[in-house]
Amino acid sequence: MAFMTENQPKKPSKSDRTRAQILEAARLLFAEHGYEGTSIRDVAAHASIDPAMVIRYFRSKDELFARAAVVDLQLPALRVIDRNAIGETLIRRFLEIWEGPASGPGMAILLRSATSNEFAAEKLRDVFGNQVRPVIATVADPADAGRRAGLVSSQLLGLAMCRYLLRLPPVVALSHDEIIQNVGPTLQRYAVGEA
Amino acid sequence: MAFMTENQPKKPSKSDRTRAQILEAARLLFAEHGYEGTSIRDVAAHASIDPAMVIRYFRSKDELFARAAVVDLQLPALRVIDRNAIGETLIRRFLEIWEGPASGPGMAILLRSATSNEFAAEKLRDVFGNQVRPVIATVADPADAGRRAGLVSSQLLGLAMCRYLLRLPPVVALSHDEIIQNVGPTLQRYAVGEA
DNA sequence: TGCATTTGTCAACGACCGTTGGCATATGGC
DNA sequence: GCCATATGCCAACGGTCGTTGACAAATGCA
Repeated sequence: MAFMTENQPKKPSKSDRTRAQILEAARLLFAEHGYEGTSIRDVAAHASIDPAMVIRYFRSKDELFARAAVVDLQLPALRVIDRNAIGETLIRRFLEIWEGPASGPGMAILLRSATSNEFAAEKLRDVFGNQVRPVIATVADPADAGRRAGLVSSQLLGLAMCRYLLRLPPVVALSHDEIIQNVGPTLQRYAVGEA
Repeated sequence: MAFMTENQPKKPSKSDRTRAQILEAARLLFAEHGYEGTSIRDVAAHASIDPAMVIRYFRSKDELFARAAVVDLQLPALRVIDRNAIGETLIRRFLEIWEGPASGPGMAILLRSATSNEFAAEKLRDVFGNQVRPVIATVADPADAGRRAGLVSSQLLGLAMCRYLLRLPPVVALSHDEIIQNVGPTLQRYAVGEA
């Protein structure tokens, strides 16, 4: 084998663990306090390491944020499910993404900083264009899939804002069933409803 | 008259004008770049004045922000209108607030900073509790007026995020009529719909 | 005109920030 | 055990920030 310098899937070399610790601390803090509200010194303290190491492993704060702010919504294929259950399917996946154990804080990181950080805003628009819109386009006229996906996103981002970032008490108090029953029909109409 | 030290409603004394200039510059910048993204030096430059004056007129950056972030939604009295037009009335008022000439950038200031500034977040929750919720409570069972107002807010804050802050292209492209026709029914159901 | 008050400028402070380079220590192959 | 390398700490840099106090100019009343 003449190529050993790239893609070594084994080797949990000491540094990989610190690298992961830094990234985990960064994701936690970025999700909770946003880009400007999180300093490299904060991240370093949370990872029990020197601030200089954060720069050594990730070249800059911007690059660290870019690594932390990766989002893969893994939206279900809507075409294969009952057409009347599209809204419910979307809102159920939304709750998994935000409250499920598997999904990371990626969306929280982006949403927390998108209002004051242009990179985060652009990344969030990318998520919309590359992950939400295409899925809606499989079940709606592609000509207005953008419009429909935009409406869906407005409801879902607003719900996330109120429930997870702003923590508006009545919205926090909603049960999963209440959310599904109330928001599901909205998404259904936005995604595949008349007009 | 023995009391002259308080409440002089006349007198547009030179200082009142600079004070207003500073506040206007602050509102503009806070609305566009958020609390952390706006420095006192930026505000001073926009008002063509020395940074020290900003502190002299408003005692601190926090106090300046508090003065800039006043919001009065002036929501219409829903009880006196056609019960079937409540959703449409709400979304029309929403568009006036965000795009009308009279309303200031108050909501943009709050929403822009609410994700990373606890004071702005609390202020936004206050707007919900003192302005949105009471209006919904006049047309819905007061027992779940909070829930209904929360759902309404989730849709409206989400729409504002996507259209005015994040500037998601398909949402920016929506005409007023499209917004009214699509979001109006959602608000109608959230505010006074079944269940 | 003289003078007290207002209105404004300027320089600097301490704090925190991202980032850098030098130096100590630990690790792992020979 | 030797030594190159990886890993980590420390001190400091240049910069921006909110804020302060001293001082200058303008204003307005006597």
